[in-house]
Amino acid sequence: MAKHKKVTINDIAREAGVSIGLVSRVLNDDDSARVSPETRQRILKVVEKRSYSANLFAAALRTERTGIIGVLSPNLSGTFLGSLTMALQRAAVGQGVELLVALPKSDSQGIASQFEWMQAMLFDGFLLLSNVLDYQDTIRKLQIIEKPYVSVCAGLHMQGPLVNSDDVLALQIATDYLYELGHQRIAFLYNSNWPLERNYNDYFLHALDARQLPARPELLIDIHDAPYTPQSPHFQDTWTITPAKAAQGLMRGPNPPTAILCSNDGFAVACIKGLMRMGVRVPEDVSVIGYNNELISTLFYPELTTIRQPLEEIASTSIGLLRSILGEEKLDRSEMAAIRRIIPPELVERESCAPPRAR
Amino acid sequence: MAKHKKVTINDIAREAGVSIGLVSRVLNDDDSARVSPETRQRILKVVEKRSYSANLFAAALRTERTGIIGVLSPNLSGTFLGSLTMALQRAAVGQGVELLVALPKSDSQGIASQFEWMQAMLFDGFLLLSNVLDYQDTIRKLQIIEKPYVSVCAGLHMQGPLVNSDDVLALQIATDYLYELGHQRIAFLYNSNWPLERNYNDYFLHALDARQLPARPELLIDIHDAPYTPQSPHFQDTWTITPAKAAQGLMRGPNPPTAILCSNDGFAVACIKGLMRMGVRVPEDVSVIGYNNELISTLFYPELTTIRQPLEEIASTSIGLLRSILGEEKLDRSEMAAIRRIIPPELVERESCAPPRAR
DNA sequence: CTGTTAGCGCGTTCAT
DNA sequence: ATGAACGCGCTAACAG
Repeated sequence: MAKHKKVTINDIAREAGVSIGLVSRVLNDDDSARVSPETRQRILKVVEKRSYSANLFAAALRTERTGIIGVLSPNLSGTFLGSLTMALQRAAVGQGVELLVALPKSDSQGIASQFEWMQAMLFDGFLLLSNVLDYQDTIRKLQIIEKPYVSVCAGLHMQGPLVNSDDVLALQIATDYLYELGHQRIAFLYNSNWPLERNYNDYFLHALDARQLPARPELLIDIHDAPYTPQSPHFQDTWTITPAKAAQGLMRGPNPPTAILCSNDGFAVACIKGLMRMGVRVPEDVSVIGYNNELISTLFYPELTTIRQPLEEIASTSIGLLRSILGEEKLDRSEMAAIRRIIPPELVERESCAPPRAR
Repeated sequence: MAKHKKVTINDIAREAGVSIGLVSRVLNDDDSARVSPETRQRILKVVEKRSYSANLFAAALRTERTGIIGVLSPNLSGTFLGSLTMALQRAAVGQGVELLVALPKSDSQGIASQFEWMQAMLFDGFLLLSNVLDYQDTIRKLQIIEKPYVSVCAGLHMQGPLVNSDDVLALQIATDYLYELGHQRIAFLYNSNWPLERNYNDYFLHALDARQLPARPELLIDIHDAPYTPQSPHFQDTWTITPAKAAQGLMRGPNPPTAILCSNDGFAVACIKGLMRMGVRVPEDVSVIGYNNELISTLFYPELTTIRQPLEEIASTSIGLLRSILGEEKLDRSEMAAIRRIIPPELVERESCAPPRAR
C-alpha cells in the first residue's frame, strides 16, 4: 500500500488552481463568502476527491477553537451517567457537534487535579455531569480561562448555566403518588454527602408539607457517612450495603414505614435487596420508589417504580444551550446565572409500589 | 480579576534570560539533554512559577503527536463497558497517560462513520473496546493512517494487537463449576450476532467436551435475532425481554436444564427475572451463572455467581501494551498480529448457583 | 472576486 | 552549552 501522505490545503489549492486563501474561505463558509460559485464548485470537488479536511492543530493554533465539547463525568460505572453520556452523544450528533468524554484523574482533592490545561484548551466548552466532591475548583478555573460550561444533572444548587431535572418536582410526584396509594408513613433515604443530593432533604420535607403529612425524623435516613468517591474500592458499599442496612433498620423500628422513597434507583434497588433478605416483600409489605429511571430499574426484579429523568430532552437542551453560549460573545456573570433550564420529570409505574396493607 | 493572558514559551525564555530553544529542550528532556544543571533549574523555576505548559496545538503541529490515547467505546449505558473505561482511566493515570473517550456517531454502517479524521489525528493511539457491529472499517482506516491500536475485550477473534479475557477458559471454568456441583443438563444462552460472542458457541461446546458431557442442541440458545445497536430504543429488549423469554421456553421444554450458563451478566439477570416470573426459583430450582462480573451482578437479588474479568489487570495491560507499541517504531503486520495478551478470568461464587435438586 | 502574507507557539536543525 | 531561525498548516487581514 502506498505510503499515506497527508494532504494539505496547499495540495488542494494547487490542484484546483487557486490560492490557499480561497480554499480556506470556501471551507469555513461564513454564510455567503464572496466566492464565485464556479470556483467554489471546483474547490469543493477537489476537496471531496482528496477527502481533505483541515489539520485540526493548525486551525486551532490560529483560531483558538476546536469545535469540540468536553464532557466531564465523574463516574461511568453506574447506570445513570453512562446513559446520560450516550444521550448527550446522540444529541451532539443530531446537532452536528463533536463530543469527547474526559474522566477525573482521582477522587481526592476535589476534581481539580483532573483538570489539566491541556484539556482546557482542547475544548471549546464543557458539560459538567452530575456532581463529584465538588465542581467549585473546576468552575473557578473555567472562569479564569473564560471557557463556557453548562452543568448537567448536577443539582439545582449549581451556580452558572445549568440544565437539570426538576428535583423538587420529582420528589413531589413521588410523594404524591405514594400518598394517593394510601401511604402515610413514608421514609426517605438519601446521601447528603453527595453534592447532587445536598438539598434533597429540604425538597422531601417540602413535598410532605404540601400534602400536610408530618415529618418524622426517624424516617429520614441520611447515608452521609460515605463521600462520593467512585474510584475507591469501597465506594460500592455506599450504594449497596449501606442502603440495605438502612432499610432493614427502618423496618425493625418501632413504627416502620409503609413506603420508602429513595433518592436514586441504585439506593432503591439496594433497599429492596436488604428487605428481601429479611423476608420483607416488595411491594406487598412495603413499597419502594426510586428516582432517575436508571437502567437498573428495568433490570431488577421486581421492576422499579421510579421518577424518570427525560434524558433525551436534557441532553439536547444541554448541547443546544452550550452551543448558544458559545455563539454569543461573552455574556457577563449575571446573565450566565440566569440561564437555567429545568426539565420536568415524570412518574413511571412499574412493580415496586402498591397500596399499604390493611393494618 | 486580571484578564488571563496566555503564557507562551517566549515569556518563559525572556523571564529566565535564555532562548526558547533551551526552554523547549529542558521541558522535553530527552534523558540528559545537554543543558547546564544551573540554567535548567532556572528555567524550571520560571516554568513552575508561571505554571506554564506548552500549547498543545503548536506542539502537535510540529511533532504530530499529542500524547493522548483515544478510547473508542460503542456503548456506555450498560454495566460493563463503563466499568472497563473507568479501570482504563485509573491505569492511564497510574502510567501518566492522557485518555479521552469517543463514542460512535451511530449504529448503522458499522462504526465507520464515527471515525472522523479529526479524531484520527487527535490521538496517538486507540483502544478499541468491546465490539460493535464491526471494527473492520475502523481498523482498516487506522492501518492506512498508521495509527496504532489495541483491541480490548473485543473478542479473541480480533486481528491485530489485543488484550482479552480468556473467554475459552471462562466458559470452561463456568461449565466445570456447574458440573462439579452435579449438573449434567447445562443450557447455554448467548447472542452470535454480537461480534464479541461470535465464537462463544464453539467455546462452550469445547467446555462440554472436556467434561465428556453431550451437547444437546435444544439447550443451546442463540438470541441472534437482534444485532448490537445500543443506540436503538429497542436495543434493551435484546438483553432483557428476549433472554427472559428464552429462559422460560427452556424450562417449559420436555427436558429442562438444571443450570443455565449465560454469555454475560446482563443475560443472566434477565434470565433469572424471567424464571422468577414463572415461579421458578434460583438457585433452588435451577442454577444460573453469568460472565464478566458486571456491576449488575452484585446489585441483583439473588447476587449472581459469575466469572470475573480482571478489569484492573486488563486495563493496565492495555495501556502498557499500547504505550510500548507507540514507543517502538512501526512494527510490521506480522509482528502486530503476534501481540496477544490473554488474561485468565476467575470464578466468583455468589448466590445463583447450587447443586441440582434430587429428582 | 481573488492572491499574498503575517503570524499562531512550538520543536528542531544548524551555527556558534 | 546555548542561540537564531525555519516552518509545521492554517486563518484572517489586507491588497489588488
